Amino acid sequence: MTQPARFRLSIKGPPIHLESLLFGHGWIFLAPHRASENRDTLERPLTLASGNRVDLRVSYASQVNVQGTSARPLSSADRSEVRRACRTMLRLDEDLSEFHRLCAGDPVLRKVARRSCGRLLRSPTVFEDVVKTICTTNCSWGNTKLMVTRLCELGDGHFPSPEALAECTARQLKLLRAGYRAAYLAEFAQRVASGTLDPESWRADPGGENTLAEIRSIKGVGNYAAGHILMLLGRYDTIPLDSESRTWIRKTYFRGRKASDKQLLARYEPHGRWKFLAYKFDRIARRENYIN
DNA sequence: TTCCAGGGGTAGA
DNA sequence: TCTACCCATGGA
Repeated sequence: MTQPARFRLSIKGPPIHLESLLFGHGWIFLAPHRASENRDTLERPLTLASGNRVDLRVSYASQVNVQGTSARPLSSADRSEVRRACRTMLRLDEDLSEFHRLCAGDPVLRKVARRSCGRLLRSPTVFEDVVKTICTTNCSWGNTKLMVTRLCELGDGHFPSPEALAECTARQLKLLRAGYRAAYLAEFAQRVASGTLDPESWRADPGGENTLAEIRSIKGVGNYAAGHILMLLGRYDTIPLDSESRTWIRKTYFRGRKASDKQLLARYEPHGRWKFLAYKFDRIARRENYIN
C-alpha cells in the first residue's frame, strides 16, 4: 500500500464569504460534499480525467486554499483540473458586482453585498448537478440525501461518472431506491456517456435557447428542475418555485395566506436578472447570524 | 393507513 | 395552456 501524495495550492479570485457560499444552499449536505466540523472547509473526493483520485479540502483566508491528497502525485494537468474544479464549485468566475450594487439599496440585502455574499456551492460537473437536481424532485430532502449517498456508493465514495452510471444494471439501479427516477437517471447518463448530450457545453451559454431546450429534453426535468439547473449554471432570472420556497415566501410576505405563483414571484420582480439571488439571500440574511 | 415531500410525464380537452 | 391521473420512496 503506497502512501497518498499530498499537495497544496492557492487560487486567486474575488473576495468570497465561504460560510454563506457553503451553507446558503443544501448542496453541501449531498454526498460526496461535506463540511468540516467548524464549517470553514469544504471537503470532497474527485476523480480526475487522468484517473487520479484526490481528496480535496478547500478553505478561504483572503484567497482560496486547497489542500489535498491524491493516489498518485499530481501531474500539471491534474493540478489544472483541480483548480478548474474548485473555481467551478465556488463560482469564482461569476461577476456579481451588478447584484451587489442592487443590494446596496435594500435594508436586508445591504449586508449581503458588504460581506461579499452571493455565491452558492455547486458541483464540479454539470452532470453531477443535474443528477442531484432530479433526486430532489417529489420527495423529502432526507430521501434526496439517501439517494445521492447511494449513488456515491456506486462510485466507491466518489460521484459516479456518466459512463459508470450508464453501465449500471437494473439491479444496481434498484439499490438506489430512487423509484421512478432511476430510469430517468439511467437515460440521462446514457445520453451523456454516448456523447449525444454534453451538459458541460451549457456553461458557455446558460441563457441560450439551445441550452434550455436540451435541459428540458431530459426526462425527469420539469419547470422546477430546469430553473434549478439554470441557477446552478449561473443564471438567476427565474426563481424555481418548489414546496419549500413557496412556503417561505408566503410566510414572509403574505402572512402565510394563500397566494398564486405569480403573486409569489412578483415580490422579486424588481430584481431583474438577479431574482433568484435576491430571494435566496433575502432568506439567508434574515435567518443566519453569520452575515452581519 | 394515509398524506406529504425542495415535481414531472402523459393523455385529453 | 390547463387539468386529471399516475408515479416509487421514506417518514410522520
